[in-house]
Amino acid sequence: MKETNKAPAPDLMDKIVALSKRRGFIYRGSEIYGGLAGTWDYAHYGVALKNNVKAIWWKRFVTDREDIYGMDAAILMNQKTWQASGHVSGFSDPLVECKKCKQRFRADHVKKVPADPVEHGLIGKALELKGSIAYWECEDCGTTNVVNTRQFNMMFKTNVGAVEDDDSISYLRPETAQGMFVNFKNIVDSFHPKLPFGMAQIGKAFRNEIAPRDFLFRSREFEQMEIEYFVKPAGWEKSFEDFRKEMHAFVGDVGLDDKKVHELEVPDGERAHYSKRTIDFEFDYPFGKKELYGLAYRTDFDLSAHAGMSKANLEYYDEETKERYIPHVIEPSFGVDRTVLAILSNAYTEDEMGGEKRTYLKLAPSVAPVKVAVFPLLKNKPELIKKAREVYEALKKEPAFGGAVEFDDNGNIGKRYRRQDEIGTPYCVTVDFDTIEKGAGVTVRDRDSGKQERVPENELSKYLSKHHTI
RNA sequence: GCGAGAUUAGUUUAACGGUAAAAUAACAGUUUUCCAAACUGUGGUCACGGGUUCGACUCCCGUAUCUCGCACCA
Repeated sequence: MKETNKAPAPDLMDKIVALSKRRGFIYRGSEIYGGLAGTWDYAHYGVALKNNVKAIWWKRFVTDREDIYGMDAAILMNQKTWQASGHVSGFSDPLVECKKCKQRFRADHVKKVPADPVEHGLIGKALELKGSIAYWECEDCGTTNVVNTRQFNMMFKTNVGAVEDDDSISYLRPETAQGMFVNFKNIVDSFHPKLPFGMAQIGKAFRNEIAPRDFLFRSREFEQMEIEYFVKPAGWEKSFEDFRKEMHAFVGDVGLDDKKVHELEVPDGERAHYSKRTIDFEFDYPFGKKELYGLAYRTDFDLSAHAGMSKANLEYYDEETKERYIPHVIEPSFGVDRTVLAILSNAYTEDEMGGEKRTYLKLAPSVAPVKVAVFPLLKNKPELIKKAREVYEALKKEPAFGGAVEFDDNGNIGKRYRRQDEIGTPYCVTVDFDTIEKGAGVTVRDRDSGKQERVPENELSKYLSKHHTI
């Protein structure tokens, strides 16, 4: 996951953050206290957008299929979970810092050297450290330092129950995956699925990032959508390829431009040690090409680790071959917040309309927080308002729009169009004098082109639904 | 966590050791027969704590937070 592109438009991110706040999508966490780095609060429209993303995902990967079971596991898990997964040991890298040039290195990577404490002026420090006297040489400036590691643990630690001791330690989960692995046996016992089958979960995860950056991209609290798909050890490649295609299909579902999504085959040596193959799906964010989704073949690493730690029997009995074995797993992993960020940056558009600069979100109707807005042409004509409210209330009840319909009579018509443009509403419906005097129907205005079409009232719902996939 | 910078209205930005301001956005009203019009009115601001001073938004110190860079990202 290296940054390969420099930001093409350095201020685009700022504009997206500003719009998100101005229009009620996303605020900084704990803002009245000056904020809390790495946290973001979703407001009305942001929640709607995010919920749409999650609903579309759940539909494609759970309800539209027969072979994937839904899960919503607890965020707090028995600490042994994280010992088995390797997070307790692997998630914290001991670091050392050069006292002179302040460069930092992983403690297990630095070159250990013999040194005379007096000669290097380290005697006081060495005495403080008593038994653990070791030295290393900075590869940048050559300074000899005492090995003095600092622990960086990425997991948020907490205590479960009233007593704070080692046995009560737990962590806010740093990934959702383990909640599924530990329930593998339960799902097998409840549903008796045949391989291949999977489990899917949407939920929050927490990582104590040293430096959260880039709006929603790297935050300390975030949401994941993950699938663990269990397969026979032989022939995992087919499922891997199937999910690779499904992931691109999902990208289309939420209206992202697939041309901005690039597959990166993660080479040997850069993959996690348990993975035999990993593809990163990278997206062209305003700040560069960075990871959006991941697809990994994790072998039987996780289930085997849990079987070893828990002594549970996590083998699958294959009735065809009469064999018992631990299934292997394909893991498609999606970041919810990263999807929202990708959608916002993909959708943010500026153009000119009516000689004025216009900002709008070119959201796919499937993810738009408001599907349609209804206006009276003028707000000081009660008959227009009455009719517009009728049209609005009818649409509000239409299942096709899920209630994502707004009424607005504030300011003038142009102002209302611009407001809806900024939140990405695909269609605005206006009631004018011809509607009530001639029964000529309403006008439907398209967000992207600004073009209007007159549609009879009784065909309005059908006309709008035709353009929506929800 | 280190280094640098920043913090004045929802937003963008002024000014000043002595009553804090503009634009824009918001809200209400008038008006308006389709793209941020106009008019009238309204509300809203010096991050926090200490010090110097007759008096601090302004100067000094500290704290917090944010931003950028470094490092980190199983």
